[in-house]
Amino acid sequence: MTETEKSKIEKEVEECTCEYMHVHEEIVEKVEQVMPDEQQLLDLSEFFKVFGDSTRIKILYVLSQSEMCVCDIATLLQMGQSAISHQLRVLKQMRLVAFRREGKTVFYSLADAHIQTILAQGMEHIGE
Amino acid sequence: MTETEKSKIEKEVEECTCEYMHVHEEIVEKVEQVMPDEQQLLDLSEFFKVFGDSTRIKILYVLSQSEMCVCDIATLLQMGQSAISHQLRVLKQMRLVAFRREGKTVFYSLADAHIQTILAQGMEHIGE
DNA sequence: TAAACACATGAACAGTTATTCATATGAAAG
DNA sequence: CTTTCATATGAATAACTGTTCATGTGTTTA
Repeated sequence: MTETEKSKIEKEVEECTCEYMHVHEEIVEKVEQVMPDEQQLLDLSEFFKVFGDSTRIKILYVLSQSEMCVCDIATLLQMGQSAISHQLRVLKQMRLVAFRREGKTVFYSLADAHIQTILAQGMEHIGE
Repeated sequence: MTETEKSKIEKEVEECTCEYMHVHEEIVEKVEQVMPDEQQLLDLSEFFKVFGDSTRIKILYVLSQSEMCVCDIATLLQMGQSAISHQLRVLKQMRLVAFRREGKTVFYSLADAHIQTILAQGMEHIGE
C-alpha cells in the first residue's frame, strides 16, 4: 500500500460520514439514558427469534389446541420426527413448551398462557 | 417446496418411522380441522422474524422512545449508517415503522401502538 | 435380557441473513 | 448547475439456522 493510499484511508476514517452526520443531540442523550441493558434487549430478540420460524409457529399453534406427542406433531405438519424433535428442544430451552412422560411417549404442551397472547397479537397485526 | 422434496416427504410418510409411529388419531384429526391456512402461519412467522434480531429490536426500542433520524439511531446503537438503513427497510416493509421527510432528513417512528404491546409482552416473559 | 420403539442428538449440508463496502439517489444550498 | 450531505441500495462475504441422516438413549414388552 502506498503512502498516498494510506493517508487517503486515514483521512476517510477521520472525516468519515459520522463527522458530517446531523445528529439530534437532545434526542440521542435523552434516549441513551433510558436504554435497557444490552443483554436484556439481546434476550428479547432471542425470545422472538423462536417465533420467527414457520415450523416452530406451527408447533406452537397445534399445541395451543391440544397436548400431544412428537409423532402427532410430525404427522400434522407432514415433517420428519427428527426435525420436530430438534425444534421442540429449542422451544423447551426457551420455556415455551412443557412436557410429561407417559411410558415411551412424551406429551408436549404450551408452557403458559402468555404464549397464546403473543400469537394472538401477531395474528391481529397481520390481519390488518 | 420443490417436487423432489415433496415426494421425499411423502415417501417418508408412507414407509419410514411414521409407520411405526404411535399417532393419536383423534387428536390429530381434531386439530387438523382447525388448522389455519399454511400461508397465514407463514406470514405470522415472517412477522415475528422481524423481532428476532437484536439490531431491529434495538431500533424498535429507541423509536418507542422518540421519533428520530437514521443518524440518531446509528449513533445510539454504535453502528454504521448503512446497516441501520438496511434494517429500517425491513421494518418498513413489515409496516412496523413509519417515516416522514423533512428536507434531507428522514424521521422514523413506530407505525402503531401494537408494536409496543408486543415488545412489552416479550419483556414480561423474559423477566420471569 | 433382548427386541421394539418413541424420542433425542451430533454432524453435515444447504439455504438464509446481517453487515460492510462502494456507490447511487435526491433534496437543499451556494 | 454544481456541490454537499442524509439516506438508500446492490453486491459480496461471513455467520447462522433448519433439515436430514445416522445413531444413541431409555422405557416397555415379549
